[in-house]
Amino acid sequence: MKREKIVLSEMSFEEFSGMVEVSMENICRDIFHENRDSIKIKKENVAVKNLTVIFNTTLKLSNTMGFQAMSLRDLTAASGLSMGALYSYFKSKDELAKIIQEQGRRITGDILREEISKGVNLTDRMHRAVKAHLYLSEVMQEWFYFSFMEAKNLSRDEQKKAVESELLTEKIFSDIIAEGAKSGIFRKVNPLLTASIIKGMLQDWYLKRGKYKKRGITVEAYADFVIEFVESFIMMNEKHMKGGRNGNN
Amino acid sequence: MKREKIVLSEMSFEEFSGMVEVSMENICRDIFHENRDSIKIKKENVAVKNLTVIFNTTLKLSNTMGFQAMSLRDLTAASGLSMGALYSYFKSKDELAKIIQEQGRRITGDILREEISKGVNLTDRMHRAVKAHLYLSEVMQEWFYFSFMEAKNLSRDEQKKAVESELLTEKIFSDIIAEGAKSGIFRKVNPLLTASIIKGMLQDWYLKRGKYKKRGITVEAYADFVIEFVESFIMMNEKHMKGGRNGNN
DNA sequence: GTCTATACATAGATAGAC
DNA sequence: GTCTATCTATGTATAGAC
Repeated sequence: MKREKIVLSEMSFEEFSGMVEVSMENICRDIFHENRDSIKIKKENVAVKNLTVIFNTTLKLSNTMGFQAMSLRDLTAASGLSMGALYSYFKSKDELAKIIQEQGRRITGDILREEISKGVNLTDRMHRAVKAHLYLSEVMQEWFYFSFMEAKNLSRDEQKKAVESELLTEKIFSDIIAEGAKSGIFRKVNPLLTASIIKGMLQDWYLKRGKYKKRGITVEAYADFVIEFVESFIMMNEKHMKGGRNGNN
Repeated sequence: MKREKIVLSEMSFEEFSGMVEVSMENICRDIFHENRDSIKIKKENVAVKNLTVIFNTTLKLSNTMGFQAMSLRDLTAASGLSMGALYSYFKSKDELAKIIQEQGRRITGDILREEISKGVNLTDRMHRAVKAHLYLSEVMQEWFYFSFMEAKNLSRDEQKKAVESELLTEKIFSDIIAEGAKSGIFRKVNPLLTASIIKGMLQDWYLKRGKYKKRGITVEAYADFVIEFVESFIMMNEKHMKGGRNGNN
């Protein structure tokens, strides 16, 4: 019981949100430095400011009408930047999509890995993985939605990277499940299939966020529900006994 | 035990597949009759034949490159029909997407309702709902994938219909769950949230079919896994006792 | 660094021959 | 009923003034 409380408090959405909010500023700074060859602008401050506008506007438009359907004229109108200005920040429309995808992938991987490594045991790591993924996809919902919906516009090479990134996230879960089964904490279920299903649950949150928001479901509530659902499947015995999902490990 | 056997045999994928395969021919016949005003062709046979080609080609191209990215010239090349011929079958590219969406929705709704109505009790209805949805999305994977990925290209009116259709499917599950909870067969869980999660699981099958196929997971195996997963959450007591998931009701 | 104007390609859609 | 040829709009991308 005590342990679970700790987990919950350490992974509150509010804290998490602040953490990523700060780095959101830095995301564009990173992009600026990593893409100096395609970015014609030299002054960091102005570049970072405009990159922020460009990415946010692109994500917003893409989320409603789709990236393909969004013309660069739409982007000029919505961002306030001119055609010429836009092309000082990327070489082509495809490259714009690519940069967004890459950055989203990296942030996801970094934060997930960091959060999970804090886990003190398998149950804790499972909770952290679920919450970190959900909270992250809540803060960066547009990036996640974009990543999934616009993957088909990428080059074969980039598509491959996207798939690999997906499988890596899945592996985080299947490893926890397999290890838990081996050490007798979890039931012996199919680790990969279970991990796939969990990933599907996590994905549903950012693909259907509108639906959940309309129903007043918070990320925390959704996270708790997913954890309860998953644990009812993988836990050995004392589930549904009142007083908590699980304590031992 | 006996009851479950019956359920499984009545809902085998093979039988299901044949059922829909037949109606696939009829889908285009229905479309022909319902869209006589936008279709310039008069002969039913030739119209049905070409509509089949057009829809199949559109779905195939859209599934790989996206509907927006697919130009009508791509469609002429892949379908063998000329530009002029194509426009004898629909008034605009948008209308083509609309027709596909509408038809997919109707088939889904019809078949789901029919299959579930055969259920002899709540557990059976739940199994049927899961299997019917999965099997249908297996046979018509391209339609399902298209429906989800290209929904944003629709008019506001059509988007609303798509959402309503989604919610109706969800309601099928939440009703079963709520009724089961009321009559004491299922645990008292949040019916709508549980139904959402189940829908997410079903959706994962057609959104990631390539992944599952590569791993050698059949629809039947996936269906059984989903059912097991869900039942471990909603069932009262005797789960995980060897000899079957559940028998009573 | 940012803008306007413009080039050039490709999109959807139609007309009219066959 | 189907094709080819063509119209017009819109798309991405660039050049050059400021």
